Formats: sequence, structure tokens, C-alpha cells
Amino acid sequence: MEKEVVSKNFIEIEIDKDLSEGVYNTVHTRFPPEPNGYLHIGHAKSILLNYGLAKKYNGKFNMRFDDTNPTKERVEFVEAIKRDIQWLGADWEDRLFFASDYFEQMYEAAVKLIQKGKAFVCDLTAEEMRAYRGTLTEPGKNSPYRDRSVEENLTLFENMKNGKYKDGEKVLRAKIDMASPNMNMRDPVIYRVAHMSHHNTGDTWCIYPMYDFAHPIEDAIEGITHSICTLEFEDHRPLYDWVVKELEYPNPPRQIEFAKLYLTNVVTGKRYIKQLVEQGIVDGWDDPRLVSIAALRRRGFTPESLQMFVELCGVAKGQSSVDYAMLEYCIREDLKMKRSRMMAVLDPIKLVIDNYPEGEVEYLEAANNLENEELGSRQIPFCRELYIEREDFMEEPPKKYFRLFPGNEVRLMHAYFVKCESFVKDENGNVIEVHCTYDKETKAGSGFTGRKVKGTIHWVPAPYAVEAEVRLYENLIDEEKGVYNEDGSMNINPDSLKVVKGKLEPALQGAKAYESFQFVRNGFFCVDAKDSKEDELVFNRIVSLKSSFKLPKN
RNA sequence: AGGGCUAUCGCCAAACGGUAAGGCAACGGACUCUGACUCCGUCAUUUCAAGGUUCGAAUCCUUGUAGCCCUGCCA
Repeated sequence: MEKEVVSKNFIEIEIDKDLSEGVYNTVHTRFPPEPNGYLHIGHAKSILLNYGLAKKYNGKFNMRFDDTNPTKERVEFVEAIKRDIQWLGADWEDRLFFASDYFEQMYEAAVKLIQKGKAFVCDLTAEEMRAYRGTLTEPGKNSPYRDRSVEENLTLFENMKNGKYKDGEKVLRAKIDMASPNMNMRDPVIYRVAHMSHHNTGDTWCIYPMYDFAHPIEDAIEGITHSICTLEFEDHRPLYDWVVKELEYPNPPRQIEFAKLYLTNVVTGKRYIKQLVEQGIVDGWDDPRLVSIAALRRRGFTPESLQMFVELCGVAKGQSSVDYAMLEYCIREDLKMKRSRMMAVLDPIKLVIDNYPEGEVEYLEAANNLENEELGSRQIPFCRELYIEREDFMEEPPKKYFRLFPGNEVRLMHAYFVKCESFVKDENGNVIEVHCTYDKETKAGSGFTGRKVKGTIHWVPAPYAVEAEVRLYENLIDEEKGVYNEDGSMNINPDSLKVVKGKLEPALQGAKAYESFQFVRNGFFCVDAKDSKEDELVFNRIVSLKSSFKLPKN
């Protein structure tokens, strides 16, 4: 057991300080998504960060849907989000909340602000308000409605609530400072009129609170201590603090911001993903070429691999983009010991063992995972005619090519050494058959040490091979140019999905959905779990995680 | 002089005035029933730049530079 000294991230340092200074005596975090789409890898960082912090400090973690804008939210997203978070392993126990359940309290909070003279009803239109707001370099002007009396504001606000006004006709604004260099403090809107059904509250309300007002209240109500969010909300913190202060919450929560997780060479951003979905370039939010949590799950990533990934990325305040290779490393690392490794041939050519008796079959024992005995073993039929990968044979090999070429000997995995004697071409000059001889003494596991071989290749017994339509996915990227163009369009690879007729070893007939197996060299493939039931067999949709095997350069 | 935030290896990221951790990637080499895994080795005399303070600076001060965010009745 080696002990790793892992340094604390800056949020943990802040929490330690709060705890030691007695600002808080517990840690209570939350993950507050708006149910307006699917969660992606970036959210996983936030979820695992919040959950991890709560766990680390023996505190609590809440799940909360920040559903204050009925125009964008849908129940189907609520379910999808819950599922993804559970799958990731973040446990909210019995603390699942909806911001919309606090609408009454938020309304009362707004009334309180009005009574304190800290909020007013404003009749300016959206355009007028924009003009009054000023610009980044010039201060704004006070609204002509700013000095209405408390009584008038109270009446008007109640009228807003009672549906006397049309959408956009009136808003409630916080009375702060129109000259503030921070735009968020220039009398921000805190309530708007929207005659619309809400997925949770139905038609009970026709006014809805804005994020900046609602969020601190939600946190305060739930007893959140550390409200952790991403960097773009840094400018909102003064307003967050203003709200909890004016509402006089005892022991108010505190907002801490961290940098979002960006990944190199993948399409993130709901706008772009939506475009891809709508144009039918991908087949949904969980298309394996995307990095939504649902897509990663479908692609064979495990919760553990994503946890490891988030851990490895770290938490800081500088905007950064993590190399996609790090994600791949995590899934390889996680699957390495716990998944069976099977053989498959995606682009088959026939291999004939000339000195193996025709019609004879022997069953070879193959460990499911050479490094993990607990995964057991399977029997693979071995016979005269096999299939091997086309790229595992070359008529004229380059330097340092360790696989089959005339005169060279390799190991057939789990089986024998085999030496290439000749090959057959079709009329177009393509190799269609490779002929070898095998050496009975070299059986795998026999302890044969007579001579060594530099290469080991995968194979599948021709008469017993499982035919499969294999789907090979690649990320939607252009490695040269990157994902996005300056004009907002994308460089996506139209050949990101390749369908191939593969041959799988017989044991794969028994594989289950979600079971992953490692494939030739460092490529991972897994059975696509999309439409399958728990023990249904699915072989026709196999997803490539990585197939980065390269010939040595020279 | 609009405000806020950030700058440490190709990519993440520690270091909190005491002499630049670690991981990914890459590259050598050993091993090999997967060119994987594993194992060994290499990879920042220097922290955006220039000055300054100090016995001592990535850390403090000055002045620049670059990147990200902010002018929704979105979150």
C-alpha cells in the first residue's frame, strides 16, 4: 500500500478555513442543474466535486433542480438527469429538491425586499431597460419607476402575481446601484411575468424568479454552506451576497467558483449538439460520438473511470482544456483488471494452417483476463482455418513490423506459434489467404521456451466465428483544425461512423450488455448498451474507444 | 484606468518567501500468451515579460502583455 500525498484543492483550503474559523460547522453542498437538456462530462466534474466534498467532510449533498424558467424545462430531462447522476454514484439520499417548490417562499422574500425599500416594480420595456442599463464603460441611469412607494410596489407586485399584467409588461427589480461597474448590480430584474405552465407547479404561478434572486434563496433554505459553481458566476457573487444579506438569513451560504472542464477535440456546447441531433448527424443526445454522460455510458465508460478522470483533472480557477487522452487513460485503467478480453477480427482474411489436420478441432483454454484470474477462462475452438486481421499480414513488411510476413513466425494468441509459408492473391492483387505451419510444441501455457517471437496476433476460428456488424465510432472532430471554426461552424468528420463486417470469437455469443472487452492491442470495444435489455445479446453495435495502434514511423 | 478572474513542461496541476511534486502525452530500454499491461530510464537551472524588495522570489511590490467572463425579463 503506497500512500499518496494528494494536495488539497483551493476549495478544500477555503472550507478548512471556514471550518476552523467557525464560519460553518458542517459542509453541505448541492448540484443544481436546470432540467433543460442532458448532462455532459463537464457536469460530471461538478457533480463529483460537490458530492465528493460533502463526503470528505462528512457533510451532506443535495440534488436540486433549478427549474425557475418554465420556457426551457421539461420533465423528460429531469428523469434523464437523475439517472445520470445516480449512475455516476452521487447519492443525494432523501434530499431531492425542486427550486419550484420554494416559489411561495421566494415570493415572500420578494415582498420583504419591497418592504425594506430594496426592490421596486418597473414598467420599462426590455429595450428601454437595456438603454438605461448603460454599457460596460458607462454607468446606467435610474429607472423612472425606481422611487415608487413601498405601498405602490406592494400592490403592483401582488397584481403581477395575480395575473393582471401581460408577459413583459412589468418586472420586479432589486434596488442596488445603476452606476456599479458590475453590470449585475445595476438594479437587476428579480421577478418576471410569464404566463406559462410549469412542469412542476402547473399554472399556479404566472411570475417566476430570476436565477440571481432564486439561487441564493434555494441555497439558504436548504442550509447549503458552500455553493459551488463555475467561473462565469464570479461576477454574480456580489449579488448573491446582497440577496442573502438583505433577506437576513442567519448563517448564509457562500459561493465559490471553479473552472469548467473542457476537453480537447470534442463537441461540447448544447447549441452545437442540438444542431447535430436536429440535422441527424448523430442519432440523439446519447450518440457515442458525443460526450454526454449518457453517451459515455453507452460507449462503455464506467462510473469509476469518470470519477478517476475528474480526480485527475483537478480543480482550479484557470480556464483549461484537458487532453482527451486523459479520459481514455482512465477507462483503460479501470477496465484493465475487471473486464474480459476477447478476440475479434474486424477486417478478416483467411489464415490456413497447412500442417493442421483437416477436420480436426481442439479446444484451447484461454484466460478471460491474463492479469485477473477471478474472471475465469473460456474454451476456444482451434482448427485448420482461421481468420486474422488483414493488417496483421504484410507481403513486404517495413522495418520493425513484428507480425506475419513470408518467413516470419508469430504467436496466435492463446494458441500456437505459426510461421508464414506462402499467401494467395486474387486477380486484383489483394491478399486473400495466408498459409502457415504451426508448431505443436509452442502451445500457449505449455511453458515452451525454445524460441521467442516478437508478435502476437488475434484470430478467430473460421467455422465457429460469430458474424457481426460492427460499428466503429470516432469523435466528431477534425484533428488538424480543431472542432470549431471562427464563424461558429464545426469541423466534423463525416466518416465518424464506420460499419464493418467483423468476425468475433464464439465466446462473444454469451457477452452481456455493458460488458466490455479489450480488443487487439490498445483498442477497446464494448457492446453498445443502447437498446439492449440486461442480458440480451448485442453484437451488431460495437463502439470503438481507441484504436491508436500505429506502425513505427520511419 | 469599465469591472471581475487567470497566467508554472505539448495537456492538466502542486508548491502559500527557503531554493520547481505528481499525472496524461511523448521518447528510449527490459519483459511479454495482446507492439497492451508491468518495469526501469529521459522529459521546466526555471514559473507570461521587464524592473524592484530580500541572504533568499513561481510566491511580495511596480509596470506592462496575453487569455477567459460580464451590457437576458436564461441559468
